[in-house]
Amino acid sequence: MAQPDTKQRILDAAESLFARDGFHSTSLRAITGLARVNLAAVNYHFGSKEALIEAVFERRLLPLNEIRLKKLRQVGALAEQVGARPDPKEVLRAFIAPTLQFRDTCPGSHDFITLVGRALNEPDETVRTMFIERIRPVFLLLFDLLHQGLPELDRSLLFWRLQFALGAMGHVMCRAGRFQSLPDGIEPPRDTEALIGMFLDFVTAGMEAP
Amino acid sequence: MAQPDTKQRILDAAESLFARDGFHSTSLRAITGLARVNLAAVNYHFGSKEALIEAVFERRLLPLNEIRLKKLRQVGALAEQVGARPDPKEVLRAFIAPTLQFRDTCPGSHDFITLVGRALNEPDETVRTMFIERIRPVFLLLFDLLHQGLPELDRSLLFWRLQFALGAMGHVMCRAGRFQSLPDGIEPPRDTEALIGMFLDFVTAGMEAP
DNA sequence: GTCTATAGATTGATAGAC
DNA sequence: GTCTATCAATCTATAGAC
Repeated sequence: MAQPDTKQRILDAAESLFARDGFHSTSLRAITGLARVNLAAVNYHFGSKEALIEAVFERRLLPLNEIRLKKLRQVGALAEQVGARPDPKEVLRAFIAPTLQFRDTCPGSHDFITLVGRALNEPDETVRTMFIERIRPVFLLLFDLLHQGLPELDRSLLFWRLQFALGAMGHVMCRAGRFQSLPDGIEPPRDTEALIGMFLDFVTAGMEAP
Repeated sequence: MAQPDTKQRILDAAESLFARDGFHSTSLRAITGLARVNLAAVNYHFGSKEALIEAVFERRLLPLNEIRLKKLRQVGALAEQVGARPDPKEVLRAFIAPTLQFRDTCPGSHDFITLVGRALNEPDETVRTMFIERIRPVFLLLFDLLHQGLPELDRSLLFWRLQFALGAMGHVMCRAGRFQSLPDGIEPPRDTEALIGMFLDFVTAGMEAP
């Protein structure tokens, strides 16, 4: 391997450009140009553009899902120990905080969060389905714990409220750090923790609404 | 005009395909094929693909914005008459209800709502900017009335909560009626009014969160 | 206004030398 | 594994006949 990091370089460049321009608008030439590797390298290492998109998600989503599952299980276990229902806010935090923190904790994952937001609204059915498949176990556990925490809430209603929350979250992630000009007197969140706090207040209140 | 409705046919076809596949993935050939008009007709009638995208938004957004502005002003005027603050839920309803109802009330606008949701997360800066410019007046009035209704809430916090709400709304609109398979035991909203009610409960609680 | 034909650029993918 | 060269398909846009 003359360039042992060719695959990494391609993944980094693809992640960055997919986040900025979307999947379909980003050409392999743009990716290999930014990564400073040969055009043919993408098909050699990944097989196709579609497979590259999958690989970009795979690289970050596997560790992120591990963290989210772990945190969610902790919240569930803690509630069981005390014999209480899981606190909806803590359940939501276990899902949301690692996701939004990911850009700080995982080196080079800055653009990935934008990408996740983008995948949720992706027109291309195959890309969106691929993404949703990978999230499903986390979503199911999240839904289950929220249902335990809010047992009086109709399951269908809970499901739709969770869809609203995920939509809001996708938008936040997609546009995070990309508000070019804010209106007069509007302050951006101090840091990620401040954003998480703001978002959790909003979404918890929404989920617990009468 | 041998085919007096050529422009309309193109607009209808473009609206439908943009909603299904996104702006960049929809070719002029697909549009003119569906509209059963000649390929060159798009450039003759609209000048360019970019201008066609604008025209698609223009056609629906002008009347929709009129309705939303009227309703918002009504809520503001009513509150002023009674000498009370505008009720946040009614303010939000004045913005949200006409938007979600639009697919029922405006003939042929079924796909447009999906399109609005799509525009919010559009990677292409020019498309998103074009869209945001056109709803700015509505957004400003909405923000102002909410600020009157929740004067104790920091303006920056209000702004970000409103962003969360718009993100959730975009997601709802984008995916409305496009959930191919729901999980077991999950019921879709009975009708648009039921969806509006669910969404308003969620979003009002989020905006009013402590 | 509608059509055919085509320019001119860009795309994903691959064959084959090294 | 990396490179050059290129294919075949696609795209937007336009020129010019009718």
